[in-house]
Amino acid sequence: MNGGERRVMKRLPRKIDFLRVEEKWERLWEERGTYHYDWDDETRPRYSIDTPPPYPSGDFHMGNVLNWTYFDMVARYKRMRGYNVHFPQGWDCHGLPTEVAVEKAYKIRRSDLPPDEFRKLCEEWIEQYIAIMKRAVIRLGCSVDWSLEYRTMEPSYMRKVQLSFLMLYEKGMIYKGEHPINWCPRCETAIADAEVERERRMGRLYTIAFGLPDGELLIATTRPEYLPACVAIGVHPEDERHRHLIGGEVTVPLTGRRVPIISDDAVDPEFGTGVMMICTYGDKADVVAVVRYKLPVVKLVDGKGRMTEAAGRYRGMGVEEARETIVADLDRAGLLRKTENLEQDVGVCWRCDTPIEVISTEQWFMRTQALTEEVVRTAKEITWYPDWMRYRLIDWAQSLDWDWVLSRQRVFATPIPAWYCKRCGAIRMATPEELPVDPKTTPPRGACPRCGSTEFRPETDVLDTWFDSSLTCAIHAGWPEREDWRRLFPASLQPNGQDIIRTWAYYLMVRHLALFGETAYRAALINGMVLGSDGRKMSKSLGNFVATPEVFSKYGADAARQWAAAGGSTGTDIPFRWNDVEYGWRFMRKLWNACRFASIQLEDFNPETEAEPELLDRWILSRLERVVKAATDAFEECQFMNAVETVRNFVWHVFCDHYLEAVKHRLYGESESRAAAQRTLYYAVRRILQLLAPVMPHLTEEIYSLMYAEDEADSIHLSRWPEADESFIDGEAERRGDLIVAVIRDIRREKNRQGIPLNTPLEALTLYAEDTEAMKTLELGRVDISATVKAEKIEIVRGVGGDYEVEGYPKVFFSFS
RNA sequence: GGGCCCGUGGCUUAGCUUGGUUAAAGCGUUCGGCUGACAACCGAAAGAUCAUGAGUUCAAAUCUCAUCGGGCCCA
Repeated sequence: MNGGERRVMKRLPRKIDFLRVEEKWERLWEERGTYHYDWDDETRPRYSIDTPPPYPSGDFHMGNVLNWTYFDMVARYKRMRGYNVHFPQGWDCHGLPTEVAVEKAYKIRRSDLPPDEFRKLCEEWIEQYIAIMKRAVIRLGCSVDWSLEYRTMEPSYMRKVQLSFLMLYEKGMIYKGEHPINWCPRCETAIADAEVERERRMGRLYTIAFGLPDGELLIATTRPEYLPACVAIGVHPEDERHRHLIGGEVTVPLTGRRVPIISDDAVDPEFGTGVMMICTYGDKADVVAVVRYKLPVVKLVDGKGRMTEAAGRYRGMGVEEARETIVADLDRAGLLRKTENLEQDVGVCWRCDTPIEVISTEQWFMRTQALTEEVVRTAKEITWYPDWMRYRLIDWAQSLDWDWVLSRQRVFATPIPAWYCKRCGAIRMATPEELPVDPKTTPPRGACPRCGSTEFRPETDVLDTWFDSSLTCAIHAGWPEREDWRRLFPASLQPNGQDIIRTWAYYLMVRHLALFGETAYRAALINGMVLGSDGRKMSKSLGNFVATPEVFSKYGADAARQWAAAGGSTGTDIPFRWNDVEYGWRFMRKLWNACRFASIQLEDFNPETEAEPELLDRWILSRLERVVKAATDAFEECQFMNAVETVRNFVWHVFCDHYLEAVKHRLYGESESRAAAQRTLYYAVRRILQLLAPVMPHLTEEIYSLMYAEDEADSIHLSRWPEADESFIDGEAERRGDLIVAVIRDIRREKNRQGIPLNTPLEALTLYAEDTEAMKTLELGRVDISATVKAEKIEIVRGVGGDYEVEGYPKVFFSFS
């Protein structure tokens, strides 16, 4: 119980405006550089948070609040545990939504302007959203070191992304080639598997008659527009109805093309007519079939989602239009036999919900397939909070059957650093010295290494935005310019939402494994989704949306953080509940009032005064030690709910309800007993504040600054986390204290029940106990009990008797008058 | 079809790893109280066959299997 320097403790005011206090501290922390990461510190262990740079949509929603609260609590906890915490914040700027917004705002098409001018508009546009989100991150009270802030659209960041591209190309991990990819016809770009969402939509199943030499074959398909790209017909080898046809041919209606009938066990005999049309490419299953059976590829759909010349007279039509026309033509020809409604899963673009097409074009790819085993092995090695989340990553990695398509046919993104020789066609990759570079505006230095020509055509494709953001673990650490970047790599913690394990967690992992042969992060902290009050995932479109500013302006960040921390176990979905936020707010009031009481009682307290702790002091200190232990264990395991609940329950229902009540009589007097109570209060309140500091950083700092801070630079967030001190554990004090407190509680309860005001004196109180141990305890608690329940006379009797049993102590009774 | 998670008072959740008091907390409901920090507070009451069935065990909310229901992801 070290009191520290003598200082004047300030009495907490009766009224407090939590919102103003929060904003004050957010300002002061920044001014004072409280969360500054010390690059030169060689003594403390380092802890690095791989903060996911959000896409600045201009909206920091409750899901972000959950995510950020989780890892800010970890950052604060670790900082108090003595770590030099590296907590950066970046912004993932590139992407299609900005392009679309700019096009809309300026009423232009991106092709109306030179790419670099359009890019400039995007850069300006995104700044306003960064500003909004930055405010929200600050307002939540995140202990970010803002001197580490960055934007992925900055030249210095893009240089690193391009450099990593070159390195992976050198290693043979990146290649250019023609493969089937997912294509969004609206965005007119390739997209990766991770960017394809599944949606249940109502579609139609058409049954169409194909020609056989001696009749016809009925085939059901949801995509009749792909008839001109039909390259084979598949039937299940064990399907009695159709197996005799295997090896034969059918005539595709409307086109007259003859295609083989093949045996394919991937065909579901139960679906439709049990006969499957294989076309290039109606879906991913077609891709598998084409590779497996070496079928030809007909390029039917172009990059704009229009039919190519391969579609014959349907050329130039959109996919939808072609479908309708072809269906009408089939109908007219008497070949359409049935049309049924069918609910089906459709792959759609995650940004615009447009159904994707599978097309085959030349793109840049990263060889991620080759790394699947390593990803799986690494996922098994690192720590996951909660543990079972590792299977989400493992399952996803193992389910991928295509390499990662990196190229995008967009503008606002990191350019692929390459040119092509106009004469010989050779690829001229940029050199590291040329980076960052936009090949569209800057030619390469020197001539073509193969033919000596100086005429180049730039690569116009850009990189997937995930290629920007999946390099953060290395970039945060200072790669490549800091020689000591491996001191912060791998990241200590990768925090993210359960829905983006397949993107963030996976891409970070596969990318850093490819580049450095090492895991990107040592631990992953996964949060669940935030649900609306109706139990469904919170979203604007569902109308169950609660805006973050509404919560902050009503109850403040510390209350919202309590909801996030205690709303449910880590990893599970957390429903947003105003009740939880309000409860957090009420706890803040309770804590404030309790600390206010302590501050009043400690106004004249000199921490250097020695005083022997009494029984109830030892009791509360012992109980507090157990809480320290439990909270520490919970934080270590990222079990935030357990940590918060343990401390809140202790503060409210043990410390306030029992300890404070029972020591009031000592504090109101003037004796050594008072000094002992003061010392206990002084010590316990500080520990309580520290335990709550990661969860409620503003309020705990405010109280700490009034009661404990030695100077301006002193912050609770820089104080050392309480080490559980076994010497405070006192089993006997706990047993005795529990009984004394139970007796006080039951007498007060009985007074209340009988309508006697608690401050009305009792003429006489008699306690009865049968055994020696209880007798002794009651003797020791004689003064505390009689003073707290205001008994003028107290008698302790050995034996049976009394009107009321003390709850939980069947052999202890009392009566009073 | 495959993988993972979840079914505990009216609501939201702990507890399950490592089986063992009377299954815990908050909200809500009802009732009673201004009490030397706090009425945004304090106290009390009612309310749960722990989804269902079977198994293991002296003993199951907890372990095993099956079924039903819900969610997420993948095919």
